Amino acid sequence: MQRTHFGEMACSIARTLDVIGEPWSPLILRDVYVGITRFDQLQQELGISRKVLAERLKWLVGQEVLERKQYTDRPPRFEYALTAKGRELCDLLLVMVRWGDRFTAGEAGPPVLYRHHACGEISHVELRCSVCGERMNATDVDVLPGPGQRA
Amino acid sequence: MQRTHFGEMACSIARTLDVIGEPWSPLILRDVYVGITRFDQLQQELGISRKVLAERLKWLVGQEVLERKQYTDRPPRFEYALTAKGRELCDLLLVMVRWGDRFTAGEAGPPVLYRHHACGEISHVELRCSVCGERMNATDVDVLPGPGQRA
DNA sequence: GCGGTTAGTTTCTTCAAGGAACCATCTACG
DNA sequence: CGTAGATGGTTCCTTGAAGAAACTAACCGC
Repeated sequence: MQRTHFGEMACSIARTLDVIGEPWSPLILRDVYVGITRFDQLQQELGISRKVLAERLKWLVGQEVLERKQYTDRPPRFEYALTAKGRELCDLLLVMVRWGDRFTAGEAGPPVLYRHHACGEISHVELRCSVCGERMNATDVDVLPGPGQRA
Repeated sequence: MQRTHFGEMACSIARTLDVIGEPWSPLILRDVYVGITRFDQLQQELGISRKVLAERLKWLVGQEVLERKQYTDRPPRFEYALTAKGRELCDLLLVMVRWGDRFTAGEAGPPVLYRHHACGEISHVELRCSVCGERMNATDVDVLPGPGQRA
């Protein structure tokens, strides 16, 4: 059977998952984000099937999360880059890092560190309220119907 | 072929995806988070195959993201609840909401609104640095090797 | 003309997703 | 005691996707 699509659900989580919810996609964004932008590089680094990689890249370009750029004319060669839309999706990766460091790193500690440009420190993201600036985690919110409820 | 597992990669993003990266799993967490905790409720609300739902629930319980709780003795009946580990994973959903509201809501607007307990306002999450408290998005960080690099 | 580089495409096999039916356990009721 | 209902899965079958490996195409250098 064909896999269920989430794009028609009246839920931003489902719609986001419709774009990025296939397991390889976040890892592709991660690699492009750190500068691994060419097909064979991605294939090697991820250990992914060439067929699946090609399919995922095509999907992500179609969703305007990545763009396919020609970097030489002769011969014509292509690499992939994040769009603005795609860069914002990478915020998701930072939250995954926080959770992953806390729950999956074990005694070895985190495999990758992140240094914040502004303060120069090794840091993590915290979720804060866009209105008052206080901590805002999943346990700190009430859920209400919005204007886009009926889709 | 069997799907590739990400749990052995020296990357917190990959390891997190190993736990929660299957497309239905975040939606299951979402539903349990808002109080849809029983099997048939979940199956109805999600429109998921009973077989796949049973498999996912078993996986998420095994990963200690959900727990299976008996709510009546006779007959013995079970519901699912978030663990502390699972609640923290729901932060991921808030970031998906933010991205989804911005890029997938269209003219109808966001389907669901979130009110922050602390300030009582309809709000979104912002990613901020755990050290200095300033904005910390994916474009604001440098990536460095950590102690858990070699896994 | 051949080998190398790069970016896919095609073929084949195996396994997972999904739908539908079925099963198990317990209770209430006539 | 038999039947129906509620709840939480399990089993069976079909179809499509994931993955491995080989192949293709376009261009360049020698």
